[in-house]
Amino acid sequence: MIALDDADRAILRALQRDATQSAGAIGRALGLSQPACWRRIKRLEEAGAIAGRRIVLDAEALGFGVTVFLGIKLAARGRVSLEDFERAVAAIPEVQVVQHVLGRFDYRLRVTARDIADFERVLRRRIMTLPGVGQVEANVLLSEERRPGPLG
Amino acid sequence: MIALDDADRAILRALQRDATQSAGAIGRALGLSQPACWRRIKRLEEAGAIAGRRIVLDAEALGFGVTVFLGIKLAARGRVSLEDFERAVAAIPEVQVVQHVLGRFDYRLRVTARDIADFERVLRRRIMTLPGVGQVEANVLLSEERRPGPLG
DNA sequence: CTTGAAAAGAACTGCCT
DNA sequence: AGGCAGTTCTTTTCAAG
Repeated sequence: MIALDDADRAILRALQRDATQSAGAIGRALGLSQPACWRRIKRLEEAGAIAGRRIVLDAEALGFGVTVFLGIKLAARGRVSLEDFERAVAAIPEVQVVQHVLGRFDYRLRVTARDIADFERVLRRRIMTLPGVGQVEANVLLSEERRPGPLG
Repeated sequence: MIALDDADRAILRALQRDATQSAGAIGRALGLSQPACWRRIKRLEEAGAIAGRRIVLDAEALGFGVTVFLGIKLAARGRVSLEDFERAVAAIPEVQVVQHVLGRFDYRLRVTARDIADFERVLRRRIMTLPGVGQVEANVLLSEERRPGPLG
């Protein structure tokens, strides 16, 4: 487990908000020099605290206005393996995230579609036909807010 | 709504996987020159297809080994406003994501904690005391896989 | 840790097909 | 639209205090 001091936490928080910021700009905001801040970022990357850098897409702007979270309980009968389910789910392009979870559901999926009609198509033809699928529950996303988190 | 061709989609896919790649490197993989690829990325940013760039933290490496998804149904009685709930939730550092949803729940929260004991503390002292909170359901994350999505 | 500077690479610009 | 050549800017690395 990686130990962080206040400056490390501030750096991670800043980069989580906007990863285009330069080491110099972040350092300036913290009272650190550019090389000092840069070395900290490098260290955090090498230690594995920073897993990677990604762009965030605006699904709405790209014509995918509907995001739905599905909770899926596998049917007890049939002994369909989790691997079969995961393989089949991975072949559905509309599935953005697959979460294996413990609780009332076995899997949670984040699904995006162009509109409700499109989502119905995905649900009926792709989701309901997954191997071993039992109960399915849906929650439609209205709005979403990301927060820095405890680390972080 | 932004129209994308195959090259745009390939660029977004590449940057979603790893946003450290340079325009030159991505272009080379697609048979585009550095400026051509750079202009496409710029256009996608200005059109709003790319909402931003963020680092991805490794919660496990940072000592937050437990991630739990909470579904929360507000109590019908009391007429507590969504704003009150959202304000109170925003003050809990362990909450990473707040999703306002439609369906069996009103809100979905992504919560991270150091361990199960730590999560219990958050649940009892922070979550269950939120204004207007009714039914709460939890799913513990075992593993998670992100996929490119339909766009994307 | 700092400042300063140099080298490498990426971002950006103009012009041309 | 895309490519080429050039300029400008960061990022990255190093030297020295």
